[in-house]
Order: sequence, then C-alpha cells, then structure tokens
Amino acid sequence: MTTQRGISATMTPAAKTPRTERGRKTLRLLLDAAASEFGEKGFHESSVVSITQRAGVALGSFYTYFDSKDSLFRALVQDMSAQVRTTVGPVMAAETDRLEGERKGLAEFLSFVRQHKELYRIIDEAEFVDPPSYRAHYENTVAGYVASLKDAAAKGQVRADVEEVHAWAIVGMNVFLGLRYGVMGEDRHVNEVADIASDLLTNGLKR
Amino acid sequence: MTTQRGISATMTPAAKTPRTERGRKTLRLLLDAAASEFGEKGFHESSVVSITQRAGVALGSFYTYFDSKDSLFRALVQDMSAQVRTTVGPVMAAETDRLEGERKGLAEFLSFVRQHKELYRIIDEAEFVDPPSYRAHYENTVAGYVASLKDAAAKGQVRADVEEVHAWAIVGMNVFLGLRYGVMGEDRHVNEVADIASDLLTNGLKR
DNA sequence: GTGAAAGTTGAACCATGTTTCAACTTTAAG
DNA sequence: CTTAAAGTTGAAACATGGTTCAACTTTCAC
Repeated sequence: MTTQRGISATMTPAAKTPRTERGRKTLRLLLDAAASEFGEKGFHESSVVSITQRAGVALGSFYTYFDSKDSLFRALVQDMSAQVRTTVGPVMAAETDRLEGERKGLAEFLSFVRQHKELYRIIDEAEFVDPPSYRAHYENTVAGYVASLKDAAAKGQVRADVEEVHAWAIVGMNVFLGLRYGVMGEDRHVNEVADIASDLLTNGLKR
Repeated sequence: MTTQRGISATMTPAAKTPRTERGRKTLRLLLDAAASEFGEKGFHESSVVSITQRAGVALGSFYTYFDSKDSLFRALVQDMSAQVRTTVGPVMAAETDRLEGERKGLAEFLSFVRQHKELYRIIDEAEFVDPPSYRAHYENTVAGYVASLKDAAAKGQVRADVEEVHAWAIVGMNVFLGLRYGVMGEDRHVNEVADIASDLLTNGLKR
C-alpha cells in the first residue's frame, strides 16, 4: 500500500525543501510512512513518533522537514488530491463521448481507490483536520464536472440544462460507489459497477 | 442549533440510565451540550471539560452517565442516525409513487440537514471515531433503499433491474447534495434542488 | 421526618504525544 | 583535504486533556 513517488510539482512549501540527496530521501521516507500511518489509524491516532519509527528516522528529523503534524497532513492531502485528478482526468478526457467518458472515468476511479485506500481515507478526514483542503478538493472536482458537462451539452451529447446540482449529484454518486466498492469491499468487478452506474446516469430509474 | 429532545427508545446502554428526575435533566444537558460542541469543533477538538462547562455541570458528573468520551459519541451517533430515519422515512413512505417519494424525501432530508448541521457532521466523523457506527448507518440506509426500490420495481414504477449498486449511487447523490446545499450553503431552495435531482434520477443525463 | 441511594463536585492523577534543542555526524563544494 | 552547511539524534521540556475518587449534597420511598 506504500506509494512510491517523488515530490510532485504541486507540493507547496508545507514541507521544507531538502538541499541534498540524502535529505530528499529522508523526506520521501517520512511522506510514505505518514501516508501508511494516516491511512491505517487516521490522523489523531497517528503520532509523529510512530511515523518517524516507520520511516526509520529519528524523531527530531521530522521537524527538519515539517513545521508540525498538521502541516504534514496538509502536504499529503494536496498531493493526493492532485494524484486523483491527474489519474482519472485524462482517462475521461480521452473519450469523445462524455457519457462513455464518465463510464471509463468511474472504472478508473474505482481501480485507483482500490490501489490507494489509504489516500482515499486521508481526503475524507480532511473534512475535520483541514476543512479548506477538503472543500477545495471537491469544489475543484465539481467545477471540472460542470465545465465538461456544459461542453458535452453544447455538443448535444447530454441534456441541455446540466448545471452545478447535477455535478454534485454525480460526484456524490461516484464517491459513494468508491467508498462501497473500492474501500469497503471488492466483491464486485470494477467494470460491472461502472456499467450499472453509467446506465443509471444515462437513462435514469424510470422503466 | 441545540436539539431539545428526550432520551429516545433507541438509546442503548452507552449512557447509564438515571434513576431520578434530576438525573434525567443532567443527562439531557450533557447530550445537548455535546451535540453542539461536537458539531462546532469536531470530536478531537472537543473536550469533556468544555462539554461539562457548556452543560453547567461539574466535570466528575460526566462519568456518572458515560464511561468515556467515546461512549458519549457513540450514543450521539445512534440517536442521530435514528432521527434521520424517523424523519425522512415516513415522508418517503407516504407517497404511493416511488419516484415522487424520492423527490419528497430528498427535500425533507435537505431541510433536516439545514436544521441539524451539527448532527450531520457528527455522522460524518463517525467514519473515523467509530467506524462500525458509520458503516451501520449507511448499510441500514442502503438496505432500506434496496427493499423499497425492489418493491417499486415489482409495481412497475421503476426499472426492473434495480439493485444494491443503484441504492449506493442514490444515497451518495443525496448525501452530497445535503453536504453542498444543506451544510455548505443555502443558496438554493430545497425544492429546486430536489426537483433537479429527481429529474436527473428519473430520466438520466441523455438528452 | 429519616436514611439509604442517587447525584454532584473539582482537585489530583495519569497517560499520551508534540515540540525543542544542543551535541554530533555526514555531505559536497572549492 | 578542508570546512561550512545540511542533516541527524533522542532525551527532556512542555502541553493537553481524559479519568478517578473521596467528601459532600440532594432526592425520594417509606
């Protein structure tokens, strides 16, 4: 479940930039350890001590790279939010038909969640630990949906009256499907779920 | 935002039952104070000291009624979960047509959330403080949806193939609409949102 | 009225965990 | 090589806040 990744371009000064190779390595160790720890125990049950132990680094070293436990969490949320966007976005955009893009996008999202359960949980907890990050994450997501839905409407691919309410509804749908069929259990095939949801979204519930 | 309510029948032994009138009054003071405090600050920022201060009761009295801060939280989640069900359920059930029931139910849910922002937030945090309660809350909700959708399908009111995936999708939709148009902002009329969502759910996105 | 049960009180105890810091080691540029 | 900057270390200071408890007050059934 450990995510091997570098320090992305979107990583803000939440983390103090290391100057040497050794420093970069230590920072990455801390970030990966934190992702696992937060994912398993949640923010408040996680401790800096335990994170540094996981990382195989001394307690004091933590404060070479982060101002506080909170600032580490903030860094992680931003990193993860960006990861979701850059993973799912392109898959959706690649499709010319918006509804087909939605289906493919949901399948990709479910796979992503299954591979990154810990990161998914981190975003959820941001609602309480760092509300602005949480809001920003969903507002960004929804804004993207509104734009792309209006675009599709102009092309006649979906109904003409799409707006913000539809976008929130769709995002909520996807988030809960991710929670149930990504995090809570994997008792359904990703494509099966995506097909059913896509059909519901396209044609509605009426018979 | 303070919810004046008695000790409901569904309240489990999480709280020690008081034997006198005076005791019942104190317990109610503590529950109401806790609902406000958890709603404003979240579980971990809330303290037993502060809750007892709000309630105008001595610190030690808290432990006359609850084993721990956790057990208080658990009592609150159960109480609130039941409140949502008993408020929204009947409104939905009163309608003979399932799709119309869904519209009315969502409108009722949005109103409920606006009046009980603090309780809504408490359920969300249960994902981290008390996962079993959280799971139970949504699994109960979804189970109810599945049953009622299958019932409607038998009557020919909705498509015949409705199943669990649809239910999770609908619940996710409603939860996010509640988050956005109930908690985050009230910039839309409850009925407007319910109408749009209901239309989407009935007819889908295709033009 | 009376006394045993119920309820109240808040200081003290205790556990946990964040943050600081001064001595020490490693790195890498010149 | 040399040495200043970067990085490391972990014990200790510090802060917070949950929980206990023994003395005290109120309630209410008889």
